[in-house]
Amino acid sequence: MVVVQRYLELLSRCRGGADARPIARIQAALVTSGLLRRSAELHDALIRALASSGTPHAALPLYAHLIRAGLLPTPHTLPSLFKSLALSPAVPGARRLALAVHAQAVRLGLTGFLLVNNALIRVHAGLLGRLSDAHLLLRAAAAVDASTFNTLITAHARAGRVADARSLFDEMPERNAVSWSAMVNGYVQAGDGREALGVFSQMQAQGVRPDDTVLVGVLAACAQLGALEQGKWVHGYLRANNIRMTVFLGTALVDMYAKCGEMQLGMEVFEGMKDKNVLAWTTMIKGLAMHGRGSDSLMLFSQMESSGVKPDDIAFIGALCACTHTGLVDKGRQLFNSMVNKHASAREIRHLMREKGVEKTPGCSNLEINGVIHQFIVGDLSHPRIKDILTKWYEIDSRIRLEEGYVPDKKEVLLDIEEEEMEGALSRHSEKLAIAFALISTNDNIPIRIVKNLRVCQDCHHVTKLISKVYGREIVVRDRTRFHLFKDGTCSCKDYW
DNA sequence: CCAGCTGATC
Repeated sequence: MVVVQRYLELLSRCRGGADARPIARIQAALVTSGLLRRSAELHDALIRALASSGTPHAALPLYAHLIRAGLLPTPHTLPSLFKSLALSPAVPGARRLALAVHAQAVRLGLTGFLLVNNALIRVHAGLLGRLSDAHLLLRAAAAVDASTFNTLITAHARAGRVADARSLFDEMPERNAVSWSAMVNGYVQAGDGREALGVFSQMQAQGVRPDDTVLVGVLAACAQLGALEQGKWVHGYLRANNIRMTVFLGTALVDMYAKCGEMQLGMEVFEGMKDKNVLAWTTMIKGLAMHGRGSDSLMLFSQMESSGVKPDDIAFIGALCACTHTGLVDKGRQLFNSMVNKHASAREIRHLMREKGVEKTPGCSNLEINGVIHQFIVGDLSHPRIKDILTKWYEIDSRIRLEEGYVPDKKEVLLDIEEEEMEGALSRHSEKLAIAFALISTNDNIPIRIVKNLRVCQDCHHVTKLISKVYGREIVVRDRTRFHLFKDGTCSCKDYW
């Protein structure tokens, strides 16, 4: 019996998940021999093994069997069972079962165990989505371990309550590597890359060694902000410390390079990746599309298919983006027809909802100078050098009017702004402030790189073309969907974006 | 003999 238990434990610790078939065979043998009915420990080991084998729902009837056989669950059974429940939320009644198990644990007096108590907090925060109940349990608990705090941090961040996640993070007595990456990734998910990098530097100041997961978050933050220098630092760190290039890390690096305008470097990382899953391919496909390299992007799409990786909905969207940016109408239609379903997936709907929710998000442009991110928000005059920036803007404005005959285009300014304020509002669009600042604070011969959260407006696009000509500077702008390379008065998007 | 759970990229 002990041998069987140990074998099951071994299986449950397999990298990348155990094979479900031998576990099912062992379970059948234990049932027929009558051994299972007598041992809570064997139930334990089976539940644990199943949870890690990709068939967590098979663990649920085992728990019912345990109770029916009149055996008592051990304190180790419940955390595994809750994990199984969390992994199979689609199983009908999963939430009801979790509540029933909670009641049972109270009845059996198991809540006195630290393991069980913490598992209950996690199940309320995670599977049940009852953050307030989780808080009540947290306040009543004698001791709360780091893992439980970590789950709470993640649950709050996922619910869009990153400030609450931060209070929990600040409150917890001891933080481990998971805590730091949960917080960094929480800020990334909230779209606050700057705060994510702030938490990361705090982590380093405290002498905590960054692991691969937190670095994935840091790279995502760099990608959001267009922070190329800091992203490159992470790449160097990975190499210097011989950190294994996982698919996660590789993909995050490719995405960072693509979004920071260094497609070539992204390509090199991508080509060096041993395992490429659908996400890795899609990141590269979208990256090329973003840079207006439609045919390269489509070529990669076919390469992915012939390498045996099946495209998912997002991969299709990436390829379609490539078509729209390159005017490949026929190819786009062909792709569209090859899709069996697009019905919007839950993911897309969530994405759409998020977009709707942020409809009124103010325009914001980021600019990295010597590793420091400068942020400009439309109409915001809080930058320490705002006087110099506005002075520079007036100079730019008069030069492009005089030398290029520029007349402001008021079409895309909100209608409720008074007529005489319109030109002022236009001149304060965030990328104009960013460009003016870049012109006064950087060297003449390096390109200006700006990352914007929204689409570039018609007027700003026009103005940027004129600035690139009058000032003889290359300006690279990443907007919501793609890159624009402004040079000698023209843009790489050929006014199609 | 030992045992549980927590973080990630398009």
